[in-house]
This record gives sequence, structure tokens and C-alpha cells, in this order.
Amino acid sequence: MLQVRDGALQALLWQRGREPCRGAWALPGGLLEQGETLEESIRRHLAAKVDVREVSHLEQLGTYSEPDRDPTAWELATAYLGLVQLGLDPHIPDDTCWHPVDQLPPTAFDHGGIVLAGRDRLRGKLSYSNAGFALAPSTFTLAELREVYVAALGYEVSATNLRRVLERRAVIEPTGERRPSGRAGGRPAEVFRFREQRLAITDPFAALRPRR
Amino acid sequence: MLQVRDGALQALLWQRGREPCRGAWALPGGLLEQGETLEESIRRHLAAKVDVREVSHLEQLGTYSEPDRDPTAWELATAYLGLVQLGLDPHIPDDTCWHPVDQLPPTAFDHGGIVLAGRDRLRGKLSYSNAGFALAPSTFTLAELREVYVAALGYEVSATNLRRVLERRAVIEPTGERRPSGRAGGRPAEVFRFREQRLAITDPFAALRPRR
DNA sequence: ACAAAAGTGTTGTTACTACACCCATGG
DNA sequence: CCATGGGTGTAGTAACAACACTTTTGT
Repeated sequence: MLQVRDGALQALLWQRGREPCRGAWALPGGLLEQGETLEESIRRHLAAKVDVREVSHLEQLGTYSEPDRDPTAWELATAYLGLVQLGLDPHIPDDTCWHPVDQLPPTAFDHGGIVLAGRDRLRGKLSYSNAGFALAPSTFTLAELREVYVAALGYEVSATNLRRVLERRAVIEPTGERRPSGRAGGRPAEVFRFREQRLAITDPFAALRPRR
Repeated sequence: MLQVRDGALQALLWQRGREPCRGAWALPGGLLEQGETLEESIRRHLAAKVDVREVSHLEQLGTYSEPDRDPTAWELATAYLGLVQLGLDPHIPDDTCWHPVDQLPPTAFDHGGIVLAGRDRLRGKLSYSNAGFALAPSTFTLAELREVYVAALGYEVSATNLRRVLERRAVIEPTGERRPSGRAGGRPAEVFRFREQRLAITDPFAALRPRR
């Protein structure tokens, strides 16, 4: 579960109270039940940590099978990448906490690597899909959207060019509203929204485009 | 397992002799053993069908968990995409056969969808990585490489531009040799090879590149 | 009037596609 | 010398980054 909070991309982790890996931070999740889909299982386990309706996007990352990934038992795990929009503040239990993905605490099992894999998957998708819809609030100014992209990508992005890229690709559109300026003044900002609230690939061919 | 054969991208399938889905075509694979990695398991099961040394690339596609994917039992399956270079002709058992991915026969379980997912994953990677190394023979002329790309992508590609794209990205390099022309004459073709025989992303940012 | 924030115009660059043209070989 | 296939040169284009400039607000 990733979300932009305080200007940084953060992962929701849970501090283990039991061995193995007592005290280390782990991803939320749990065992699959009979007749259950992996996605259903994830949503069920997440429900114990956050309100599932607040998860704007969920996709499978991969299945991890190294025999020594859990020192006590041989267990497979299928990891999912979940995204939460900026501004939501799900109620979370006492033993869970958000951690910046670039400064993870000691993690249980291979969960550290899984978080980084999720981060990298997200970074790629921000470039060639409309994945931003899942991180940004439902409406936003370009300055706000820029902060989301900067936090998630980890490098500077200009609001000017971000706007042109996303408008050219018809990923965002103006709502027609404007946001009044603050006490410091300044021109009121246009308010935008993402056109789609489901993942769509917007730039499928980096090269080798089919001709005509 | 995908390979370009006879100018088409084809998948290796196995005709089931037993219920369920008797007579339908299925992907090679089988049960995971205790303490075994998914990749080890795939390689072990593949060994029964083809010489595993002939698999030039193997990557995880995803894990399928729909309860009704197998009508008789609830089973999870993790699918892998394997690639074989053009020109190799692995010895395969009588009950297996290559099928063009765009004209699949009736398939068992959800295997038809898995093959198409593998095809689409490959098509994407051909555009932004050096994945071609896993489909092309170890050395080739540009006309040959073009045929590989056309077969895998499903649309026309010009040899001229293919060469410039792949050379600019330093994906292929000339070996210095030339291939003598055939009976019809024509200028001898330069022989190329891929620089790397392992997957590498060559075009990581479609847009939103970090500045500098 | 001035500072602040947002938005627009413009230029230069890069990576590509398309296509005309030139080169080397066999018959 | 000409057909055939391979390679090169070059023009046009789309998507983009960078940055100067203009617009709209608050004080």
C-alpha cells in the first residue's frame, strides 16, 4: 500500500509482535483461504488495516518463492501493489505506520525488496500510463499534481511541462473551476481531474510504432 | 514458451490426454515440490518437454487464482514467459506442438489468456528493452532480425529504421562479418549480434524524464 | 505598485518515420 | 549491364525540456 504523504512516497507497514522477525516491519497480508481469489484475499486482509474503499488501484506485483524467504517455514507469497490517493488518511491500527519508501526500517522476510519493486513498478507506470489518478486527489491544481509526481518519481518535474504532457495525452482535463489564491496572493489555479479512474496505458510504444 | 517459427510467433502447447479438458491444449508445467523455487519448478517441468539450455529468457508473468479456472479442483498457477531463439528446433514429445499465438486451438483452463498475456508482455518489452536477443539467433542480418520483429509484433517494421533504433540504443553491434548474397545476387549483408544476452531496459522513460 | 502564484509562447533538441538514393553482388 | 537485396542520406515530424514572458490575484 503506497501513498504520498508529507511530500514523500510512503508504504504502510506493520510491526510484527511475534517471532519470526519480531519487531521488524512487514507488509499487511495473510493466508489465502479455500476458494478465494488472491485479490479477494488481499482485500480481506487489508480490511483489517484500512478501509478498503480507499484503495484506488490494486495490481499484482509478483509471487515470491525462495525457500529461505521465511526462516521458519516454506511459504509462497504473492505481492500486490495498492495505491491510496493523497489527502485520504485511513484509520490504521496502533501497530501499523507509514514509512517513506526511500528510508525503510528493518523489514521482515523479503518485504523490503517487495516494497522497492512496487515503488519501481509505480515509477514506470507514471511515465506511460494514467497511474497518477490513483495517487492524486480526485480534483487538484497543477501545483498539487506536480508535488505528487515529484514525491513518487523522486526527481523534479515542472508543472508547466507536466500539464502539457498529460493534456496532450488526454489524461487530465480542466473541471472549469478555479482555486482561490491564498493569503500571499497569486493568480487562482485551474482545477483539473483525471479523465479515467481506471488504469489505462497512454503511451504504449516508446519506439517501433506500427506504421499507419 | 514462445518462439518465432515460420514467420509467426508460436507457443509450445501440450495436448491433454486426461480429464479435465481432455484433448484441449495446455501450457507445459506441473506441481511445485517442497522447498523448490517457482523458477526451478518451471525449469524442471520444461526439461521434460525441451532442452532447458535452449530457453534464452524466462520471466514471471503472474499468478492466477480464480477458483473456477480448473473445473475439478481449486488450484493456483504461476505462469512464466519463456523465449527460445529462432532457428533452434528443440526435440519435443509427440503430444506437444507449436501453435501460432494468433490462431490458438481450444485451450485448457485459462491457458489461452495466459498465452495472450505472454504475447502482450513480449510485445511491450520489444519496444523498450533488448528482449529481441531472446528471440533472434545469436548472429543475424538485419533482414533476419526484421522478420523476427515482424512476427513477434504483428505489424510491419522497416529494416532501415530498426537498425537505427537498435544501434542508437547500443542494443546491437556489427560483428564485422558479412553474409554472402544468394543466387539472386544482391549486396552481402552485414552480420550483427546483440550486445547483451540478458534482459536490460533500454528506454526507461517514455516521458517525464528526470532533467539532466 | 509590487510580490506571488499560475499560465502561455517560443525555441531548441531528440528520436523517430518515410522515402529517395547509392552500393555490391550474381547472372 | 541489369536485377536484386543491402545500406546510407536526408527531410519532415511529434513529443518533449527549458525558459522567458504574461496574466491574475492579495496586500
